[in-house]
Amino acid sequence: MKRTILLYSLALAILLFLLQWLQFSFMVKDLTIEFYLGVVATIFTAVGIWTGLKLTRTKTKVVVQTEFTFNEIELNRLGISKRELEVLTLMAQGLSNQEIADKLFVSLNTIKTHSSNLFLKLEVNRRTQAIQKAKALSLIR
Amino acid sequence: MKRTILLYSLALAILLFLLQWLQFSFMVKDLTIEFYLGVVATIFTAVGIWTGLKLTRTKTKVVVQTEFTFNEIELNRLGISKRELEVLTLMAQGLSNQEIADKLFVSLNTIKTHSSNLFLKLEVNRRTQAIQKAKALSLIR
DNA sequence: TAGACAATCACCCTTTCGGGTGAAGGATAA
DNA sequence: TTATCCTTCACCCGAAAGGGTGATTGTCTA
Repeated sequence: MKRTILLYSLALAILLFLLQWLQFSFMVKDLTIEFYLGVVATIFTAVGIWTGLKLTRTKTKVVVQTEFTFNEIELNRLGISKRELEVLTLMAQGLSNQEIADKLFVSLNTIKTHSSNLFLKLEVNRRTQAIQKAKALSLIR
Repeated sequence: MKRTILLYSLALAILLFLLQWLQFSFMVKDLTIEFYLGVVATIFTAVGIWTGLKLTRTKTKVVVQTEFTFNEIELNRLGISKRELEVLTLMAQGLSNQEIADKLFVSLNTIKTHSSNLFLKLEVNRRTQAIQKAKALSLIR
């Protein structure tokens, strides 16, 4: 943005200087003020269009990429702990409770407790629903 | 687009007329050409920026929508039938086998058969993995 | 018409999940 | 220091899911 303003200022300065020079050079000839105005109008319109396009170009780029913004507010609202989120993430990767237990170096019963608490907090009955809801709430990718 | 050009032409005509009038009105006063140029430059830059923004506005809208292209090639490659895809879709919506059976007016055993075949074709062991893979392959939304 | 395939259902058995209850240790806040 | 929450684990029980085999019906095609 700052660069755009700088470039624009520079372009304006150069153009004013150029026109000043033109004014002296072609004084003898019968060029009307309308001609100057036309030239200035055309050039500055072009610059304006370019600026307008430049301004939106960045916006478009941002929209294109699939962005994932972790919804920490919702996480806190539901009261889901760090460990529970870990379990939820692995669950969404298609792992069984036993596999999650092995990966986190805890017992199967522990994972069962975590998942039960998760289902209560997410207000669901099945892991498939939990995954669905967690994704809808942007708790997981 | 045609309307934009028309509006632009009209604005230009009006401005030229306005400046012509200004030129006669303030002839007595010591307004330099630079002043006129400055006014013209500012106005036409604004018009240019507006035009530029207008041009990209529609483009941005198109990009925003998340597109889903159903991968029929992959579906045929894996040999997944219509009915199996139905079951897969409902599965991804978090429904249990019993719920799917009720929704499709068939028995629980039928859904079990379909899901077993699905797991074989998708080369997975669990429904969570099946959903994951089906989404990755764009078989379901 | 025989063969292939989709769709349906049944029965068996094992594993996994989910719900409920209880409890212990550790960290943190009132 | 007491209370609260997180994390861990155990046990029980019923429901759901998964794996295997077999069978029937209908449709479509070589």
